[in-house]
This record gives sequence, structure tokens and C-alpha cells, in this order.
Amino acid sequence: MQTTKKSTKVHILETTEMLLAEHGFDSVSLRDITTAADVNVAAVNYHFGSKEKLFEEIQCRYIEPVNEERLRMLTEKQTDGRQATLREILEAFMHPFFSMVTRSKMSEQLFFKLMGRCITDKQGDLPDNLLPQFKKVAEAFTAALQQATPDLPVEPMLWRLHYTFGVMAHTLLHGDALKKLTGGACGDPEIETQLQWMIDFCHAGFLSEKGDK
Amino acid sequence: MQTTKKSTKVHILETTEMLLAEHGFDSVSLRDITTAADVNVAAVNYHFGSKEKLFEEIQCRYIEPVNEERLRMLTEKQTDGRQATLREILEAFMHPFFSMVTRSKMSEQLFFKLMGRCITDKQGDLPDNLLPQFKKVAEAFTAALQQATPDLPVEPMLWRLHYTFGVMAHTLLHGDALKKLTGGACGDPEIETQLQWMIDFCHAGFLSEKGDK
DNA sequence: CTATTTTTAAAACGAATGCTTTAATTTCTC
DNA sequence: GAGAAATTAAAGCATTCGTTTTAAAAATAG
Repeated sequence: MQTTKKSTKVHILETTEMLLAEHGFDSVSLRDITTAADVNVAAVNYHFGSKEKLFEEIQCRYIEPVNEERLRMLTEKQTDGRQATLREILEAFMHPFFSMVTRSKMSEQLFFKLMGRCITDKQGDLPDNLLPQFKKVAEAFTAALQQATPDLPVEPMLWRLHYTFGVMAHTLLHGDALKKLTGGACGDPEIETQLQWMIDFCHAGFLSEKGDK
Repeated sequence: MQTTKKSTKVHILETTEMLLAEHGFDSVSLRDITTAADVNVAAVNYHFGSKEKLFEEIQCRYIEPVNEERLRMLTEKQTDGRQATLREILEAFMHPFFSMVTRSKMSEQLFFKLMGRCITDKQGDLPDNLLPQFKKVAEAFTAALQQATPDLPVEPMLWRLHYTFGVMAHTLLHGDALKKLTGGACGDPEIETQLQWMIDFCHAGFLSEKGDK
């Protein structure tokens, strides 16, 4: 029961991922899923219990390893009592979202959208099992950031981390929109380039002084 | 027919704005609206033609004056052939979103959410009458930005404007989430403070060099 | 006040929603 | 190949969706 018939469950999962990436968590119906996956309406409830459980599973499927990788990358830079640099922290914070794409069978663009949806559509109501991990990530990164920018008061520091989140989420979700909107004038940078550009931007943002000229 | 009975239509509009701010454009039903506004289900279709038309009207109601104000602020800084500084450009780009709050009867927080929803939920499908204005804004600001940052190639410049959008949208939409998430550790800065912090961040981001230490 | 228009109320439309049930079918185990 | 378990198919559940219709009520005009 593990070899052959894994396919249907996974097939539903992957089809749903694509639909969610395209249309968002609030706009995909059970029928949308079963029709697109070409399975019976009952299949989702049979395999996942409910539509909502399926959605949660998709949410966890990537966010969990993303958070793990974030913590791994951060602590990697902190060995032997060494502090991580601001740039390394930002790298650890953002990179996993963009490297995780290889785990999925979707196109880069769609996968990025899915990640963006997970951040924005579901902001504030994560599945219960994700919450402690999320908290751990938040604590680890705020602590590291405080060490890396000791002159920056904690309040604007937190907001700057929030801005960084915004840069990332907006790029993941609406990067394709910029390409359309500018008629291609923004180019089509590689993932790594894209990531470095964001890091450059946020890095400088974190180091900015009040009223910087 | 203009004096007394304006109230119902406006009442529906304002109630819907609040619902949209809280739950997003994809999650508010006709019944949600008419129930919350305590009017008959038919009232929306009578006054606005359809639910979708009502949504478009809400979208235009603030975005249009925001864009006008953006252009006004930008050209104000460009009188007598003078170029606007990067900081002035960013100010003109962002400030209108935060000053427009006074036109609404909602709380700051809700109004910001509504603006955020307009940016993210509706990204890419603006009402037809908004499109030319939006295009004009985009052209004016990209031109000004190219003058203000002559050493920055156009492609990363466009992406940095995109990042700026992300900072703004994320803060509008999820600023309250940060307050909850951090348990208030991020403080509760005034609007103007908040705005200046964002401008500081993006300003530095725009001026960053590749691989900036 | 009467006539006309504007606005509301209430009910109903068909379609779509998430989910469940019952029976048939496929798959696996022995 | 026979029996048990897993999976699917098809139909139907009650609810909600956006919209329309029909008639009553309210507001306005002459």
C-alpha cells in the first residue's frame, strides 16, 4: 500500500499547490482541486480529512524545511562563539525560500508564488504545529540581529526585519507582475542575482541612519 | 434625491470597506456585506449594479486621490528644472498612502489594511479607469528615480522600486501582526515615525552598492 | 392630495460550496 | 484465485453564493 498508490495522494497535493500558487488560499474550491487533478470529489476528504487539512499540509510541507534551513544556516555562521554578520543573517533568513524551489516539481515562478501566498494569505494563522518552530526562528534571528547591529534600538530593528519580510514576500508573489508591468524593462535576473539584490537592499536598509542623506 | 437618501449607499460603501480591510477582497460575500450593513440583499445590486462594481468603486475611491497626491508631491519638488532628491521621491511615493487616512472614517489600522489589500489582492487587475493614471505615476517616478540615481542601472532600479512597494504594502497590511507577534516589543510608533523609518530603510536600500559591506 | 419616481423588502432562482454516504471497483495479502 | 482492505465513483446532503423578480413602501414632484 506504499509503492504504487502513493501517487494519487501526492498527485492531489501537487495539483493543489499549483492552484494555490495561481489563485491564492481563499479562492480555490474543493471542486477546483478535484477537477484539475482529475480525481473524485471524495478523494480529498478521504486522503486528507478535509480541504483545510490539505491546505495545512501544503503550508507545512515547505515552510517547515525552510525554517529548519534558516536555523541551520544561521547557527553555521555562529560556531566557536563567532557572531554572524548582518549580511550572513539576512542570507540565512532569505536564501532558504529560494533554494527550496528544487524540492518542488513546479516552475520557479509558481513555487515562489506559493511561498508568497503562505506568507501573506495565511499571515497570523499558522497551523498549530508550525507555531513553536516559527517562534524559535524569530527568537534566533532577532537575537542575532541585535548582536550584529548593537547601535540600533530594538524597536526599529524589529520593524526593519518586518520590512525585509515585505521585500521578500512581495518579490516572491509579485515578481512576475513587475516583469509584465515594465514590459520586461526590469530584466529577468537569475534567482541568485535576485536574492543578492534583495540582500543588498535590505542590508543597506538595516544600516541606515535616521534621516540618512 | 441627493440630500437625504445618500446615506444608504454610502453606508454600504463604508461597511464594505471595513469588511474588505479585515478579510480581503476574496473572502467577503454579498451576504456578509448586507448583513453587516443591515440592509436588504438586493440593495447592493440596486445601488452599485453588482458586487464587483462596488469593489471597484472602493478601490478607486482612495487609490485615485493617492496617485494624484503622489504626482502633485513629486512635481512640487521639480519646479524650476530642479531635480527631486531620492528622499523626496520616496516621500512622494509613500506619504499619500498614509496621509489619506484622514479622508476615511475607519481607524488608522483598518484603513492601512484596506490600502494594503488594494495593492496585494488586486495586483495586476486594476479597474480600467485607473490604468492610465497608474501608468503615468509609474513613468513619472521611474524617470525621477533615474535622474536621482544616475549610476544605478535601470534594471536593479526597477526592482528596488518594487522592493519599496513591498515594504509599504507589507507594513500597511501586516503592521498589526508584527505588534501581536512581538508582544508589543516593536513599540507603537506614530504614523509619521513609521513612514520615516520606511523611507530611511528604502533610501539606504536604493543607494546600496553591490555586495555592500 | 395625487401621481411619479426612487428605494426597500421578501422570496426565489440556479449554480457552486464543503462534505458524506452507499456501493462498486481496484489493490493487496495469503 | 479467494478473501480482505484500500480506494474510487456517483449521487445527494444542506448551505451559501451572486443575482433577479415582484410587490410594497417611502420619498419626491406637480
